[in-house]
Amino acid sequence: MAVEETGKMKGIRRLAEHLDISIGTVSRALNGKPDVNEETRKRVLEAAESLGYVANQSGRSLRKGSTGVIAFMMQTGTEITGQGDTFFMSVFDGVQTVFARHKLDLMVLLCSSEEDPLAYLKRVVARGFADGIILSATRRHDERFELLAKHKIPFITLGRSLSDVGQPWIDLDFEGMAETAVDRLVAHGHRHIAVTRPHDDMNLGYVFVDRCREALARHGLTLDESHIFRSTPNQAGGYQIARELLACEERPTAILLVNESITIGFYRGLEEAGLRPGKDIAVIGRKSPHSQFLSPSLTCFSLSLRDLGISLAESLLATIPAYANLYPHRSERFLWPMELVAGESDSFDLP
Amino acid sequence: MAVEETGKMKGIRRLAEHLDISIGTVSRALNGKPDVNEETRKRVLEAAESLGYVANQSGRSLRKGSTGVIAFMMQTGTEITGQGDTFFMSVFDGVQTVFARHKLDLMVLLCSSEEDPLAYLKRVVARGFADGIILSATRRHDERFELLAKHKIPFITLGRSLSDVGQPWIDLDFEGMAETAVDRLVAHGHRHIAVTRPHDDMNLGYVFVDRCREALARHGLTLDESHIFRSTPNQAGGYQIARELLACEERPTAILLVNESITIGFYRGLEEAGLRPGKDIAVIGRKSPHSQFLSPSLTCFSLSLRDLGISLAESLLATIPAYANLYPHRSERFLWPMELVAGESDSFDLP
DNA sequence: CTGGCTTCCGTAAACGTTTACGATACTATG
DNA sequence: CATAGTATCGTAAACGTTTACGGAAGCCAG
Repeated sequence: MAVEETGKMKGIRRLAEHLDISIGTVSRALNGKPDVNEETRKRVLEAAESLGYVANQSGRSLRKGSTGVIAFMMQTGTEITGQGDTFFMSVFDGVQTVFARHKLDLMVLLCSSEEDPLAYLKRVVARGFADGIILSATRRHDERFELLAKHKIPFITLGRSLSDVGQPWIDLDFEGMAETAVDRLVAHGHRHIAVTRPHDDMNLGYVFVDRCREALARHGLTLDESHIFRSTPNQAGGYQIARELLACEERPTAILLVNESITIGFYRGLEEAGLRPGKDIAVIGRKSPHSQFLSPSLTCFSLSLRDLGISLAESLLATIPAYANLYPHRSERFLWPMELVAGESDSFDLP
Repeated sequence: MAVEETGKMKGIRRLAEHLDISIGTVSRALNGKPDVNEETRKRVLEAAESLGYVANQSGRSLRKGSTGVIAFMMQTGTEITGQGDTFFMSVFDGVQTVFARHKLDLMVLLCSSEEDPLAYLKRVVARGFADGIILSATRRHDERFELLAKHKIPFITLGRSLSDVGQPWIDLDFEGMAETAVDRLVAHGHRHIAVTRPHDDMNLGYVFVDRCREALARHGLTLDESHIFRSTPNQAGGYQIARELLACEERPTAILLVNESITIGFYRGLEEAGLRPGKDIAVIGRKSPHSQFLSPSLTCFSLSLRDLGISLAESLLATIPAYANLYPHRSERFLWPMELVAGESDSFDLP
């Protein structure tokens, strides 16, 4: 065997030559395999560190069949999801703390607003980018579910869908939000409560509105169809909702804003008409980085996005054979609770 | 040669058998190489389409040495950059429209707030993930620049740095913002103008504050050191700035908010003291999804984030040999202009 | 008919890993 | 001392592509 040959080869081969041992042993040493002397393992690790060696991803995943990468697919153009500013960043942060434990890499895949999400995902799948996938912006009918199921790729979704194929999911507890909010508003004397609903094809719209209706019914109240407002999930949409609400013949005395990113537009719309949340109309929304700095501060539903990310990651890993045993007690699918944070925007009583 | 053998092999080999031609020809046909009959090329493409074949990424990039992936590195925890998700989402959208033309994939790499960005990037580089890298959240002194230069990996940065190694960059034109804003405020009679500055290690802070000072000097005015406010780039930081400003002995009559995500907190801080932007104090900031729905609407500097993304992508490709000839006229490094959008928050004159 | 193009295609060697398998030396056991 | 077992390591074959090379036709000019 060639000794001390300063060949300009790359990668593990070079490292092996430098140490004068075989590449097989080097590989085993680096990957923590058993068949290697502890002392040589130490030498290998030190040499790798000092030479800055890291296994080439392509070679490794070609051989192993897995990539060590988990993809989080989302859409650019937040117009769809209606989540604002830092929602996803916080979720990612949680996801990554879990992945870091297993030397997995999170990779965010952005499906451009111009591209068909299904076609995009097909490419991702076929190219074999990721060992697992987290899907967001799930639609009420979402073909991506079947695609991933067909290819037997482990995945989890942030959001439910009618296209459920038995994969795990986590969704925000909009049901709980609906009930808590309705009960609270009714307790304050409100009888005419309006709600918003997002994009027609988003599942949560149905869930949320239906549950609001049920909650109202328990109090002997009904949800007026003209009090269900729909808009684009952005500030402009919020503004529009405010104007529509003001134009109602029988104006509601309270409203539930289910999207994060419409609040400011809604506030503005109210103010232009001389109305003030918490005084002339009760407003309950979702917590966001600015909700407590609005004036008046927003009564809102809050959740730990970072913990949500952690759960998402752990539940996904629980479905991947190589990691499943580490997360045995992970429940497969559940509603993520939200907690009400009282602000000033609904703090008044009706007679 | 085996004909019609329905072997359960994977990938290109299976496709080749199905067509009864060699894998070499199949590969050439798919990759648009010249040495292949146009008719067989058509057959191959159709078969690939119908069988849903897409070349395996690992095999391909192992052989080619390139991955077809461009990475955009950012930090989770926007506490550093002060940009919200929507900022980057729009930029990504632009980046992707360019990459799509070349069948390149954008991949967003999130460096967790707990991890050292340099160490993270080292791993990315060594593993050979990407053919090129876009760096954001550049620091005043940023070791990542040297790392990428040493490994000869094409990259571009969104933001300047003292660690410049000759790579292309694009940065927002904070200089222009400073001058335009100062001139405008001075024209309205303001003599005591405050400014904010972001994280100490962010380059833009120095650039912005220095240029404000210069612009004021041209009008014979000085920037009071106690009127330079520093905070975390989030709403809480904006709130804090407002309180500090109100505590000034000689209170400034105008302020420039250089971060986009502190405005709401700042507004709130003012309001609690009974002050109103555009009436008691002039406020100029950065455009964000909600700036026009604030009350009073924010006079702000706006830019096309999508176009910024396009430029970023094209300028990066111009430095990658395989694409360089397609973008010959790309300027290497430039300041991205911002345009002033008049709102109500600075619309009053001082005597 | 010969020689040289051109056009098309098959062969096989890479790319950098991981890992099944076998080989060697040493230890323990009878 | 023979044998079985163990600890450690080297060898070589994959993984799925791309591509340099060469070969087999077909064509045309001489």
